[in-house]
Amino acid sequence: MSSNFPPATSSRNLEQLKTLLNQEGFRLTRQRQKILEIFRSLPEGDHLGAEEIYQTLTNAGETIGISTIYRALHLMVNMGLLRELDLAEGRKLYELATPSVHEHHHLVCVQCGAVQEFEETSMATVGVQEAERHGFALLNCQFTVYAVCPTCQGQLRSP
Amino acid sequence: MSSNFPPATSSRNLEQLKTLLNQEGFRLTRQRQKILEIFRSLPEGDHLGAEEIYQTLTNAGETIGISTIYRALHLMVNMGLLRELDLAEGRKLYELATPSVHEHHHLVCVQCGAVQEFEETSMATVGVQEAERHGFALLNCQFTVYAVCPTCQGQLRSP
DNA sequence: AGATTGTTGAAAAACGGTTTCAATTTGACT
DNA sequence: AGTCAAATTGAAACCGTTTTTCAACAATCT
Repeated sequence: MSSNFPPATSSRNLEQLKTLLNQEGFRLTRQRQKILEIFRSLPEGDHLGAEEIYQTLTNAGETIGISTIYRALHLMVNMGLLRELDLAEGRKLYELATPSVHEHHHLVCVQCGAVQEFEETSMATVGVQEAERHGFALLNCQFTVYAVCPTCQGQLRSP
Repeated sequence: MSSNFPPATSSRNLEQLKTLLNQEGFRLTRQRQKILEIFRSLPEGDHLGAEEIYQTLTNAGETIGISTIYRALHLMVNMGLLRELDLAEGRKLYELATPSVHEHHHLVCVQCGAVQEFEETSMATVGVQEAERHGFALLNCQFTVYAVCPTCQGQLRSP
């Protein structure tokens, strides 16, 4: 049965994904599909951790193991579909790697973990330059500003 | 016996450290002293993780627990003596916080973890700006470029 | 359909970091 | 120097995140 109204992840996108995976000897599975769907439905620049993806899928009635999620995330980072963010707080976050250069960066509250995105185009240039200068193959630049957010500024720090 | 050639951590430095700690109700202990000594003897811009500090001290015949090291690192970061770096790879690194603004950033190989430092003065300005714009109190900026180093570029990536 | 190879989920393990707690050390004050 | 309260320590237990192991399962190839 075929529909004229493609779902959020259109069958076109799906075929592309499948081809992409198969080219490298990987397979398109329901789990990988669902995980990527979540990222595609996210507001621009938003990011998730493994546990949040697990919760989202489980709540939606999917059965998936947490290890599958970790494996899929690594795979997609290696394939360039996702970008891994390291904003301290002891866990990794992931966001959709838009085709364009990475121009948005992060302002992180070290107390509560709140994250503010901001655009800044001047970083990419510096990243490209430095990578080249040392013979490195550039993957990704991240500019992270650690600070204390307005809400947390009132509170004391503990020793 | 007094010498005209003060050791790496001079007694002057030591007194300063003691005063600094005591001001905030903390105490100068042998362990904290030794940890800071390691950082002071490190080449400019070099960084270490907790486990490496533990190894260094243990090999030097000191007895110190790993938890003491973590506690001391946090304390020194809070006091502004050290800077905490988050260069992916799932653990935190620390470097001496030089009195000047933080103008050196990192190029990291995502395969082998090799780190290259580089100077770049334009970042700080952006960090200050963005923190201000969102009402955050700036602590620290980190620009990190993720890439593959020349050595690792030959090798395959695993799925 | 059958063979081959990639993928999965559950459970166990590894890992970095934190907390607990009794024993010890430090700094302040006689 | 001696006493005392408070800070600090190390060992062990613990925690949350991520990785590994392994037997069962599913996608692709012939």
